[in-house]
Amino acid sequence: MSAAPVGTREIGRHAVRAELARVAFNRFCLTGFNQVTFADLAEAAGVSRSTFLRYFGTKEDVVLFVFDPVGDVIADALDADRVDEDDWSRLRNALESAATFLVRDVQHLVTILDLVDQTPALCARLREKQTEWRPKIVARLRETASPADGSPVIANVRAAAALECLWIVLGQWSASGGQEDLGNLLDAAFAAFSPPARQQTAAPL
Amino acid sequence: MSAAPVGTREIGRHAVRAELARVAFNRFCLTGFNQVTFADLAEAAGVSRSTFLRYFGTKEDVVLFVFDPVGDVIADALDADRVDEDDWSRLRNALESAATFLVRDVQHLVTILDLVDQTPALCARLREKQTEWRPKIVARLRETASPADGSPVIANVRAAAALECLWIVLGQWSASGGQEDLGNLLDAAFAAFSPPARQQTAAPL
DNA sequence: CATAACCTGATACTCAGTGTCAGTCGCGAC
DNA sequence: GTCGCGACTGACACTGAGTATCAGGTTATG
Repeated sequence: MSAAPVGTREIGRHAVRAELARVAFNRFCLTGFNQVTFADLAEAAGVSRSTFLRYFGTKEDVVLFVFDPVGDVIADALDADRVDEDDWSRLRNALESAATFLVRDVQHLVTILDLVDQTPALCARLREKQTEWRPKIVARLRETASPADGSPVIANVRAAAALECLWIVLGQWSASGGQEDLGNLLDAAFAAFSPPARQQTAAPL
Repeated sequence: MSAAPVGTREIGRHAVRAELARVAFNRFCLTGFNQVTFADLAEAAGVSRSTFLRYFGTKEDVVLFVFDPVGDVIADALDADRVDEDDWSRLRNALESAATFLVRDVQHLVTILDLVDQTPALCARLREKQTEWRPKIVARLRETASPADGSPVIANVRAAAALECLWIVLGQWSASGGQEDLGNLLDAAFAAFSPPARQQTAAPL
Protein backbone atom coordinates (compact mmCIF):
# COMPACT_ATOMS: atom_id res chain seq x y z
CA MET A 1 0.00 0.00 0.00
CA SER A 2 2.34 2.71 1.23
CA ALA A 3 5.55 2.01 -0.67
CA ALA A 4 7.67 0.12 1.84
CA PRO A 5 11.05 1.82 2.30
CA VAL A 6 13.86 -0.39 1.06
CA GLY A 7 17.12 1.11 2.30
CA THR A 8 18.04 1.93 5.85
CA ARG A 9 18.32 5.56 4.81
CA GLU A 10 14.70 5.56 3.72
CA ILE A 11 13.68 4.09 7.04
CA GLY A 12 15.55 6.72 8.96
CA ARG A 13 14.24 9.49 6.82
CA HIS A 14 10.71 8.25 7.28
CA ALA A 15 11.10 8.07 11.04
CA VAL A 16 12.58 11.54 11.32
CA ARG A 17 9.77 12.89 9.19
CA ALA A 18 7.20 11.32 11.47
CA GLU A 19 8.85 12.73 14.57
CA LEU A 20 9.12 16.22 13.12
CA ALA A 21 5.46 16.08 12.15
CA ARG A 22 4.53 14.92 15.65
CA VAL A 23 6.32 17.77 17.39
CA ALA A 24 5.04 20.31 14.89
CA PHE A 25 1.47 19.10 15.20
CA ASN A 26 1.47 19.70 18.93
CA ARG A 27 2.67 23.23 18.34
CA PHE A 28 -0.03 23.85 15.78
CA CYS A 29 -2.77 22.64 18.07
CA LEU A 30 -1.38 24.64 20.97
CA THR A 31 -0.68 27.96 19.28
CA GLY A 32 -2.59 27.89 16.00
CA PHE A 33 -1.32 27.08 12.56
CA ASN A 34 -0.67 30.60 11.32
CA GLN A 35 1.04 31.75 14.50
CA VAL A 36 3.76 29.11 14.30
CA THR A 37 6.74 29.74 12.05
CA PHE A 38 9.24 27.31 10.57
CA ALA A 39 11.81 28.79 12.93
CA ASP A 40 9.61 27.85 15.88
CA LEU A 41 9.10 24.35 14.57
CA ALA A 42 12.78 23.83 13.93
CA GLU A 43 13.68 24.99 17.42
CA ALA A 44 10.99 22.83 19.01
CA ALA A 45 12.20 19.80 17.08
CA GLY A 46 15.87 20.52 17.72
CA VAL A 47 16.95 20.82 14.10
CA SER A 48 17.82 23.73 11.88
CA ARG A 49 15.24 25.55 9.83
CA SER A 50 16.95 24.29 6.68
CA THR A 51 16.60 20.70 7.75
CA PHE A 52 12.98 21.08 8.69
CA LEU A 53 12.22 22.60 5.31
CA ARG A 54 13.98 19.72 3.61
CA TYR A 55 11.48 17.28 5.10
CA PHE A 56 8.36 19.31 4.33
CA GLY A 57 8.12 21.52 1.31
CA THR A 58 5.38 23.67 2.82
CA LYS A 59 3.87 24.26 6.23
CA GLU A 60 0.62 22.73 5.02
CA ASP A 61 2.33 19.46 4.18
CA VAL A 62 3.49 19.11 7.77
CA VAL A 63 -0.14 18.48 8.66
CA LEU A 64 -1.60 17.07 5.46
CA PHE A 65 0.99 14.55 4.30
CA VAL A 66 -1.02 11.86 6.07
CA PHE A 67 -3.67 12.23 3.39
CA ASP A 68 -1.27 11.59 0.53
CA PRO A 69 -1.98 7.88 0.11
CA VAL A 70 -5.75 8.36 0.02
CA GLY A 71 -5.87 8.86 -3.72
CA ASP A 72 -4.21 5.51 -4.34
CA VAL A 73 -6.34 3.81 -1.73
CA ILE A 74 -9.47 4.94 -3.52
CA ALA A 75 -8.15 3.97 -6.94
CA ASP A 76 -7.11 0.53 -5.74
CA ALA A 77 -10.44 -0.04 -4.06
CA LEU A 78 -12.18 0.83 -7.31
CA ASP A 79 -10.14 -1.81 -9.10
CA ALA A 80 -10.91 -4.47 -6.52
CA ASP A 81 -14.61 -3.77 -6.79
CA ARG A 82 -15.48 -3.78 -10.43
CA VAL A 83 -17.79 -6.74 -9.99
CA ASP A 84 -21.12 -5.89 -11.44
CA GLU A 85 -21.55 -2.66 -9.55
CA ASP A 86 -22.64 0.71 -10.82
CA ASP A 87 -20.43 3.77 -10.47
CA TRP A 88 -22.08 5.12 -7.36
CA SER A 89 -21.85 1.86 -5.44
CA ARG A 90 -18.23 1.41 -6.38
CA LEU A 91 -17.44 4.96 -5.37
CA ARG A 92 -19.24 4.57 -2.08
CA ASN A 93 -17.27 1.44 -1.27
CA ALA A 94 -14.00 3.02 -2.34
CA LEU A 95 -14.69 5.97 -0.06
CA GLU A 96 -15.31 3.59 2.79
CA SER A 97 -11.88 2.09 2.13
CA ALA A 98 -10.38 5.55 2.29
CA ALA A 99 -12.20 6.30 5.51
CA THR A 100 -11.03 3.04 7.05
CA PHE A 101 -7.50 3.83 6.00
CA LEU A 102 -7.66 7.23 7.66
CA VAL A 103 -9.33 6.15 10.89
CA ARG A 104 -6.62 4.40 12.77
CA ASP A 105 -6.37 6.65 15.78
CA VAL A 106 -9.82 8.19 16.07
CA GLN A 107 -8.77 10.96 18.41
CA HIS A 108 -5.81 11.92 16.28
CA LEU A 109 -7.84 12.16 13.10
CA VAL A 110 -10.52 14.23 14.82
CA THR A 111 -7.85 16.63 16.02
CA ILE A 112 -6.39 16.93 12.55
CA LEU A 113 -9.76 17.57 10.96
CA ASP A 114 -10.56 20.20 13.57
CA LEU A 115 -7.29 21.96 12.89
CA VAL A 116 -7.88 21.75 9.17
CA ASP A 117 -11.20 23.45 9.12
CA GLN A 118 -10.12 26.10 11.56
CA THR A 119 -7.39 26.98 9.05
CA PRO A 120 -8.30 28.22 5.57
CA ALA A 121 -4.83 27.50 4.22
CA LEU A 122 -5.13 23.86 5.24
CA CYS A 123 -8.60 23.55 3.76
CA ALA A 124 -7.36 24.95 0.49
CA ARG A 125 -4.36 22.65 0.32
CA LEU A 126 -6.43 19.60 1.16
CA ARG A 127 -8.91 20.43 -1.58
CA GLU A 128 -5.95 20.76 -3.90
CA LYS A 129 -4.83 17.27 -3.01
CA GLN A 130 -8.33 15.98 -3.69
CA THR A 131 -8.20 17.48 -7.14
CA GLU A 132 -4.93 15.68 -7.77
CA TRP A 133 -6.62 12.38 -6.92
CA ARG A 134 -9.49 12.90 -9.30
CA PRO A 135 -7.84 12.06 -12.64
CA LYS A 136 -6.77 8.66 -11.37
CA ILE A 137 -10.28 7.94 -10.15
CA VAL A 138 -11.78 9.10 -13.41
CA ALA A 139 -9.46 6.79 -15.32
CA ARG A 140 -10.60 3.78 -13.26
CA LEU A 141 -14.24 4.67 -13.78
CA ARG A 142 -13.80 5.05 -17.50
CA GLU A 143 -12.08 1.68 -17.85
CA THR A 144 -15.43 0.07 -17.21
CA ALA A 145 -17.71 2.80 -18.51
CA SER A 146 -20.27 2.03 -21.15
CA PRO A 147 -19.33 3.19 -24.63
CA ALA A 148 -22.28 5.55 -24.48
CA ASP A 149 -20.29 7.73 -22.13
CA GLY A 150 -18.16 9.26 -24.81
CA SER A 151 -17.44 12.43 -22.93
CA PRO A 152 -15.32 12.30 -19.81
CA VAL A 153 -17.65 14.81 -18.16
CA ILE A 154 -19.85 12.18 -16.55
CA ALA A 155 -16.97 10.36 -14.92
CA ASN A 156 -15.42 13.61 -13.81
CA VAL A 157 -18.61 14.81 -12.21
CA ARG A 158 -19.11 11.55 -10.36
CA ALA A 159 -15.54 11.43 -9.11
CA ALA A 160 -15.68 15.04 -7.98
CA ALA A 161 -19.03 14.55 -6.30
CA ALA A 162 -17.79 11.45 -4.50
CA LEU A 163 -14.72 13.25 -3.21
CA GLU A 164 -16.92 16.04 -1.94
CA CYS A 165 -18.95 13.41 -0.13
CA LEU A 166 -15.87 12.08 1.57
CA TRP A 167 -14.91 15.48 2.82
CA ILE A 168 -18.41 16.42 3.96
CA VAL A 169 -18.83 13.10 5.72
CA LEU A 170 -15.51 13.43 7.49
CA GLY A 171 -16.49 16.91 8.61
CA GLN A 172 -19.75 15.61 10.03
CA TRP A 173 -18.00 12.67 11.64
CA SER A 174 -15.38 14.84 13.24
CA ALA A 175 -18.06 17.25 14.50
CA SER A 176 -19.59 14.30 16.33
CA GLY A 177 -16.24 13.57 17.92
CA GLY A 178 -15.79 10.41 15.90
CA GLN A 179 -18.87 8.79 17.38
CA GLU A 180 -21.03 8.29 14.31
CA ASP A 181 -20.55 5.37 11.97
CA LEU A 182 -18.77 6.34 8.79
CA GLY A 183 -20.61 3.75 6.72
CA ASN A 184 -23.95 5.19 7.73
CA LEU A 185 -22.77 8.71 7.07
CA LEU A 186 -21.59 7.71 3.62
CA ASP A 187 -24.95 6.15 2.89
CA ALA A 188 -26.70 9.30 4.06
CA ALA A 189 -24.48 11.43 1.85
CA PHE A 190 -24.93 9.26 -1.24
CA ALA A 191 -28.67 9.38 -0.68
CA ALA A 192 -28.40 12.87 -2.12
CA PHE A 193 -27.97 11.25 -5.53
CA SER A 194 -30.21 8.22 -5.50
CA PRO A 195 -33.80 9.39 -4.86
CA PRO A 196 -35.94 10.65 -7.74
CA ALA A 197 -34.89 14.04 -6.46
CA ARG A 198 -38.35 15.55 -6.00
CA GLN A 199 -37.87 17.01 -2.57
CA GLN A 200 -41.07 19.00 -2.07
CA THR A 201 -43.19 16.06 -0.97
CA ALA A 202 -41.73 14.30 2.00
CA ALA A 203 -40.64 10.86 0.87
CA PRO A 204 -42.09 8.05 2.98
CA LEU A 205 -39.01 6.48 4.51
CA MET B 1 -26.94 42.59 -8.84
CA SER B 2 -23.40 43.83 -8.27
CA ALA B 3 -23.82 46.43 -5.54
CA ALA B 4 -23.93 49.73 -7.40
CA PRO B 5 -21.34 52.17 -6.05
CA VAL B 6 -23.01 55.12 -4.38
CA GLY B 7 -20.36 57.79 -3.79
CA THR B 8 -17.99 59.30 -6.31
CA ARG B 9 -15.14 57.80 -4.31
CA GLU B 10 -16.53 54.34 -4.80
CA ILE B 11 -16.84 54.93 -8.52
CA GLY B 12 -13.26 56.08 -8.80
CA ARG B 13 -11.96 53.26 -6.71
CA HIS B 14 -13.86 50.75 -8.80
CA ALA B 15 -12.52 52.18 -12.04
CA VAL B 16 -8.93 52.20 -10.83
CA ARG B 17 -9.31 48.64 -9.70
CA ALA B 18 -10.57 47.58 -13.09
CA GLU B 19 -7.72 49.33 -14.86
CA LEU B 20 -5.07 47.82 -12.59
CA ALA B 21 -6.58 44.39 -13.15
CA ARG B 22 -6.58 44.92 -16.90
CA VAL B 23 -2.91 45.87 -17.05
CA ALA B 24 -1.95 43.08 -14.68
CA PHE B 25 -3.89 40.47 -16.61
CA ASN B 26 -1.97 41.23 -19.77
CA ARG B 27 1.27 40.75 -17.90
CA PHE B 28 0.12 37.45 -16.48
CA CYS B 29 -0.86 36.12 -19.88
CA LEU B 30 2.37 37.30 -21.40
CA THR B 31 4.88 36.20 -18.80
CA GLY B 32 3.06 33.67 -16.65
CA PHE B 33 1.40 34.20 -13.29
CA ASN B 34 4.23 33.08 -11.04
CA GLN B 35 6.91 34.96 -12.94
CA VAL B 36 5.27 38.35 -12.40
CA THR B 37 5.83 40.13 -9.10
CA PHE B 38 3.85 42.90 -7.46
CA ALA B 39 6.74 45.22 -8.23
CA ASP B 40 6.40 44.40 -11.93
CA LEU B 41 2.66 44.98 -11.84
CA ALA B 42 3.00 48.27 -10.01
CA GLU B 43 5.57 49.50 -12.47
CA ALA B 44 3.49 48.42 -15.46
CA ALA B 45 0.43 50.16 -14.04
CA GLY B 46 2.31 53.27 -13.03
CA VAL B 47 1.55 53.14 -9.34
CA SER B 48 3.54 52.17 -6.30
CA ARG B 49 3.69 48.64 -4.99
CA SER B 50 1.89 49.80 -1.85
CA THR B 51 -1.01 51.21 -3.81
CA PHE B 52 -1.35 48.12 -5.95
CA LEU B 53 -1.46 45.96 -2.85
CA ARG B 54 -4.13 48.18 -1.38
CA TYR B 55 -6.44 47.35 -4.27
CA PHE B 56 -5.81 43.61 -4.27
CA GLY B 57 -5.03 41.73 -1.14
CA THR B 58 -3.37 38.87 -2.96
CA LYS B 59 -1.99 38.22 -6.42
CA GLU B 60 -4.71 35.64 -6.97
CA ASP B 61 -7.43 38.21 -6.40
CA VAL B 62 -6.09 40.31 -9.25
CA VAL B 63 -7.33 37.58 -11.57
CA LEU B 64 -10.18 36.01 -9.65
CA PHE B 65 -12.13 38.96 -8.28
CA VAL B 66 -14.40 38.71 -11.32
CA PHE B 67 -15.81 35.50 -9.85
CA ASP B 68 -16.79 37.11 -6.57
CA PRO B 69 -20.44 37.83 -7.43
CA VAL B 70 -21.09 34.29 -8.65
CA GLY B 71 -22.09 33.02 -5.23
CA ASP B 72 -24.84 35.62 -4.92
CA VAL B 73 -25.93 35.08 -8.50
CA ILE B 74 -26.50 31.41 -7.80
CA ALA B 75 -28.27 32.05 -4.52
CA ASP B 76 -30.59 34.63 -6.07
CA ALA B 77 -31.36 32.35 -8.97
CA LEU B 78 -32.31 29.62 -6.51
CA ASP B 79 -34.75 31.97 -4.84
CA ALA B 80 -36.36 32.99 -8.11
CA ASP B 81 -36.86 29.40 -9.08
CA ARG B 82 -38.45 27.66 -6.17
CA VAL B 83 -41.54 26.89 -8.20
CA ASP B 84 -42.29 23.23 -7.95
CA GLU B 85 -38.85 22.11 -8.98
CA ASP B 86 -36.66 19.50 -7.40
CA ASP B 87 -33.21 20.35 -6.06
CA TRP B 88 -31.29 19.18 -9.10
CA SER B 89 -33.39 21.16 -11.56
CA ARG B 90 -33.13 24.29 -9.49
CA LEU B 91 -29.40 23.87 -9.15
CA ARG B 92 -28.99 23.29 -12.86
CA ASN B 93 -30.90 26.48 -13.64
CA ALA B 94 -29.02 28.46 -11.06
CA LEU B 95 -25.75 27.29 -12.57
CA GLU B 96 -26.92 28.43 -15.95
CA SER B 97 -27.55 31.86 -14.47
CA ALA B 98 -24.03 31.87 -13.14
CA ALA B 99 -22.64 30.82 -16.50
CA THR B 100 -24.63 33.52 -18.27
CA PHE B 101 -23.34 36.07 -15.80
CA LEU B 102 -19.76 35.02 -16.44
CA VAL B 103 -19.95 34.81 -20.22
CA ARG B 104 -20.05 38.38 -21.33
CA ASP B 105 -16.86 38.51 -23.33
CA VAL B 106 -16.34 34.94 -24.49
CA GLN B 107 -12.71 35.40 -25.46
CA HIS B 108 -11.83 37.09 -22.20
CA LEU B 109 -13.40 34.38 -20.08
CA VAL B 110 -11.66 31.66 -22.08
CA THR B 111 -8.35 33.42 -21.52
CA ILE B 112 -8.99 33.69 -17.80
CA LEU B 113 -9.95 30.04 -17.50
CA ASP B 114 -6.87 28.99 -19.43
CA LEU B 115 -4.66 31.02 -17.15
CA VAL B 116 -6.40 29.61 -14.11
CA ASP B 117 -5.84 26.00 -14.88
CA GLN B 118 -2.28 26.56 -15.96
CA THR B 119 -1.69 27.96 -12.48
CA PRO B 120 -2.16 25.77 -9.41
CA ALA B 121 -2.33 28.76 -7.08
CA LEU B 122 -5.25 30.18 -9.04
CA CYS B 123 -7.05 26.84 -9.11
CA ALA B 124 -6.71 26.54 -5.37
CA ARG B 125 -7.96 30.03 -4.67
CA LEU B 126 -10.91 29.62 -6.99
CA ARG B 127 -11.90 26.39 -5.28
CA GLU B 128 -11.66 28.27 -2.00
CA LYS B 129 -14.11 30.86 -3.29
CA GLN B 130 -16.47 28.07 -4.35
CA THR B 131 -16.42 26.71 -0.85
CA GLU B 132 -17.34 30.13 0.49
CA TRP B 133 -20.40 30.14 -1.76
CA ARG B 134 -21.64 26.78 -0.60
CA PRO B 135 -23.18 27.70 2.78
CA LYS B 136 -25.41 30.29 1.17
CA ILE B 137 -26.57 27.79 -1.43
CA VAL B 138 -27.18 25.16 1.21
CA ALA B 139 -29.31 27.62 3.18
CA ARG B 140 -31.51 28.31 0.14
CA LEU B 141 -31.93 24.62 -0.54
CA ARG B 142 -32.88 23.89 3.02
CA GLU B 143 -35.51 26.60 3.12
CA THR B 144 -37.63 24.44 0.85
CA ALA B 145 -36.34 21.03 1.86
CA SER B 146 -38.73 18.38 3.02
CA PRO B 147 -38.73 17.79 6.78
CA ALA B 148 -37.43 14.32 6.11
CA ASP B 149 -34.06 15.86 5.34
CA GLY B 150 -33.13 16.41 8.91
CA SER B 151 -29.42 16.36 8.38
CA PRO B 152 -27.78 19.11 6.38
CA VAL B 153 -25.59 16.52 4.70
CA ILE B 154 -27.90 16.02 1.73
CA ALA B 155 -28.10 19.70 0.90
CA ASN B 156 -24.37 20.08 1.37
CA VAL B 157 -23.60 17.22 -0.96
CA ARG B 158 -25.93 18.53 -3.64
CA ALA B 159 -24.56 22.06 -3.43
CA ALA B 160 -20.99 20.81 -3.55
CA ALA B 161 -21.72 18.49 -6.45
CA ALA B 162 -23.42 21.28 -8.37
CA LEU B 163 -20.49 23.62 -7.89
CA GLU B 164 -18.16 20.91 -9.13
CA CYS B 165 -20.36 20.61 -12.18
CA LEU B 166 -20.05 24.29 -12.88
CA TRP B 167 -16.31 24.14 -12.73
CA ILE B 168 -16.02 20.99 -14.83
CA VAL B 169 -18.42 22.36 -17.41
CA LEU B 170 -16.52 25.63 -17.64
CA GLY B 171 -13.30 23.70 -18.11
CA GLN B 172 -14.83 21.70 -20.93
CA TRP B 173 -16.33 24.80 -22.48
CA SER B 174 -13.07 26.70 -22.35
CA ALA B 175 -11.22 23.73 -23.85
CA SER B 176 -13.57 24.01 -26.82
CA GLY B 177 -12.67 27.66 -27.15
CA GLY B 178 -16.11 28.75 -26.01
CA GLN B 179 -17.85 27.05 -28.91
CA GLU B 180 -20.04 24.54 -27.13
CA ASP B 181 -23.36 25.50 -25.62
CA LEU B 182 -23.20 25.86 -21.88
CA GLY B 183 -26.77 24.71 -21.40
CA ASN B 184 -26.07 21.46 -23.19
CA LEU B 185 -22.87 20.96 -21.26
CA LEU B 186 -24.71 21.48 -17.99
CA ASP B 187 -27.31 18.93 -19.03
CA ALA B 188 -24.57 16.48 -19.89
CA ALA B 189 -22.91 17.02 -16.55
CA PHE B 190 -26.11 16.66 -14.54
CA ALA B 191 -26.83 13.47 -16.42
CA ALA B 192 -24.22 11.98 -14.13
CA PHE B 193 -26.81 12.07 -11.36
CA SER B 194 -30.07 11.26 -13.05
CA PRO B 195 -29.79 7.79 -14.66
CA PRO B 196 -30.40 4.69 -12.59
CA ALA B 197 -26.64 4.62 -12.42
CA ARG B 198 -26.09 1.11 -13.77
CA GLN B 199 -23.40 1.90 -16.27
CA GLN B 200 -22.33 -1.55 -17.50
CA THR B 201 -25.13 -1.93 -20.05
CA ALA B 202 -25.16 0.82 -22.58
CA ALA B 203 -28.24 2.92 -22.07
CA PRO B 204 -30.35 3.34 -25.20
CA LEU B 205 -30.26 7.05 -25.81
C1' DC C 1 40.47 2.00 4.09
C1' DA C 2 38.69 4.90 0.43
C1' DT C 3 35.30 7.01 -1.98
C1' DA C 4 30.97 8.32 -3.19
C1' DA C 5 26.40 9.49 -1.71
C1' DC C 6 23.88 11.69 1.68
C1' DC C 7 22.57 14.67 5.56
C1' DT C 8 23.10 18.79 8.09
C1' DG C 9 23.51 23.65 9.40
C1' DA C 10 24.72 28.15 7.91
C1' DT C 11 24.01 31.82 4.96
C1' DA C 12 22.09 34.62 1.50
C1' DC C 13 18.38 35.63 -1.40
C1' DT C 14 13.53 36.68 -3.58
C1' DC C 15 9.11 37.84 -2.90
C1' DA C 16 4.30 38.03 -0.70
C1' DG C 17 1.94 40.35 2.52
C1' DT C 18 1.47 43.64 6.79
C1' DG C 19 2.00 47.85 9.07
C1' DT C 20 3.35 52.59 9.80
C1' DC C 21 4.05 57.32 8.67
C1' DA C 22 4.07 61.63 6.47
C1' DG C 23 2.47 64.25 2.63
C1' DT C 24 -1.42 65.24 -0.56
C1' DC C 25 -5.98 65.88 -2.44
C1' DG C 26 -11.06 66.51 -2.37
C1' DC C 27 -14.85 68.23 0.09
C1' DG C 28 -18.03 70.02 3.22
C1' DA C 29 -18.52 73.30 7.33
C1' DC C 30 -17.80 77.56 9.17
C1' DG D 1 -11.63 81.56 1.62
C1' DT D 2 -9.83 78.47 4.81
C1' DC D 3 -10.03 75.18 8.11
C1' DG D 4 -10.30 70.60 9.27
C1' DC D 5 -11.42 65.86 8.19
C1' DG D 6 -11.24 61.72 5.83
C1' DA D 7 -9.33 59.14 2.16
C1' DC D 8 -5.58 58.11 -1.07
C1' DT D 9 -0.78 57.69 -2.02
C1' DG D 10 4.19 56.51 -1.87
C1' DA D 11 8.13 55.37 0.88
C1' DC D 12 9.98 52.53 4.10
C1' DA D 13 10.65 48.80 7.31
C1' DC D 14 9.51 44.36 8.73
C1' DT D 15 8.07 39.32 9.18
C1' DG D 16 7.97 35.01 7.27
C1' DA D 17 7.68 31.39 3.38
C1' DG D 18 10.23 29.15 0.22
C1' DT D 19 14.63 28.50 -2.82
C1' DA D 20 19.40 27.88 -3.55
C1' DT D 21 24.18 27.19 -2.48
C1' DC D 22 28.15 25.65 0.11
C1' DA D 23 31.30 23.50 3.39
C1' DG D 24 31.84 19.96 6.69
C1' DG D 25 30.40 15.72 8.82
C1' DT D 26 28.32 10.93 8.51
C1' DT D 27 27.11 6.67 6.56
C1' DA D 28 26.82 2.96 3.19
C1' DT D 29 29.50 0.29 0.04
C1' DG D 30 33.30 -1.71 -2.63
